[in-house]
Amino acid sequence: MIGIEQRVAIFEGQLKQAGLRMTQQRRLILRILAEAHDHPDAKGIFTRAFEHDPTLSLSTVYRTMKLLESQGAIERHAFEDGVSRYEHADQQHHDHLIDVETGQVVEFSSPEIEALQAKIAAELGYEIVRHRLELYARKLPKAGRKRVKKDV
Amino acid sequence: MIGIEQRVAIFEGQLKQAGLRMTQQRRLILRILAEAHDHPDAKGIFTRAFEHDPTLSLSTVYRTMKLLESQGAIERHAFEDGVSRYEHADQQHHDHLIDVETGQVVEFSSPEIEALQAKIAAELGYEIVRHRLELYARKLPKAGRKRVKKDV
DNA sequence: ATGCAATTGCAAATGATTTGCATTATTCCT
DNA sequence: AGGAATAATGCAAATCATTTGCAATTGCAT
Ligand SMILES: [Mn+2]
Ligand SMILES: [Mn+2]
Ligand SMILES: [Zn+2]
Ligand SMILES: [Zn+2]
Repeated sequence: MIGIEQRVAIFEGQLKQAGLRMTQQRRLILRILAEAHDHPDAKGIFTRAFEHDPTLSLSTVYRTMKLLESQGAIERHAFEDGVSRYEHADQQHHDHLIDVETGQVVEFSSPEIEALQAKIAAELGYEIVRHRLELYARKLPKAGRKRVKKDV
Repeated sequence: MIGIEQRVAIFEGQLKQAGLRMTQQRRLILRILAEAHDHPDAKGIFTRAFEHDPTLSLSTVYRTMKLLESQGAIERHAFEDGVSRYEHADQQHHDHLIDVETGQVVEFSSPEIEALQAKIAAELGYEIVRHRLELYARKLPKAGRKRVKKDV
């Protein structure tokens, strides 16, 4: 995981090569994403960024997300509710488990599952380009965990 | 896989128990879905049904899909493009591979993957409620397949 | 056949995302 | 530093799939 400053610098380089410009808004949004440890949606990113720059618009957030995605700087996920959520792309590939009660997103990665997916695709005569694996799950009662009150 | 008439009868019974009514539109849409061998979206279902009943409205399709889903008669999927696609629920659980070139949807099922998912969830302290597994893939050149013309 | 509640069709509302356009900001070049 | 060229922004309006309010219709139990 590289630092935020480096991330900004790298992105600025990519922009320059594409004839695009590094703006205050892009810098800010990129920073917000680099600092985020969750999977915020556009509005969430906007809200956080807005505190640093109250002139920022939601349109710019959307446009920037698209740009960042096209540059491979972030990843976009659409979980069950349909809204796009984002995360920076500087981590190894992983999939997500979503707690259906709390909405909490837990990341995991399984080489076995990845291999199995490739095998299945191959058997069907395909090669995987990308995939989506989401587990919607409920917390398991931990053995020895304090009992929940019944019979009030 | 049971017959269409039976499907309609079963659904009518479920409706009666819920104090709901079997209407011409619901009968028609259910039939369309039972005959469908793909994963049509609301507009697609509407188009097919409209040929049998030009007074049908898209709203009714949406309302009916929601009802059918709540009764467990159909399943809803939202692939990458975001629109909801439906299929009847009288088949065994399966996941989908989407051909990124053609959009074709191929069904598959893998007990190994299902087991692996459950194991992963368990290790994280969760029990899976439902999941989503989609492979976006490209057709593999078949060994011995007729060569594509090059150098025209 | 009658009556009431469920359902429908239509149009308008929603909510997330995109887009047109006039204005502003970056870059590049003297 | 100053200016031109044009990319990017903010805002409002447009999209697009889906939902919803409401008045008119229909299904179904009596
Ligand atoms: Mn993640
Ligand atoms: Mn299917
Ligand atoms: Zn994966
Ligand atoms: Zn599965």
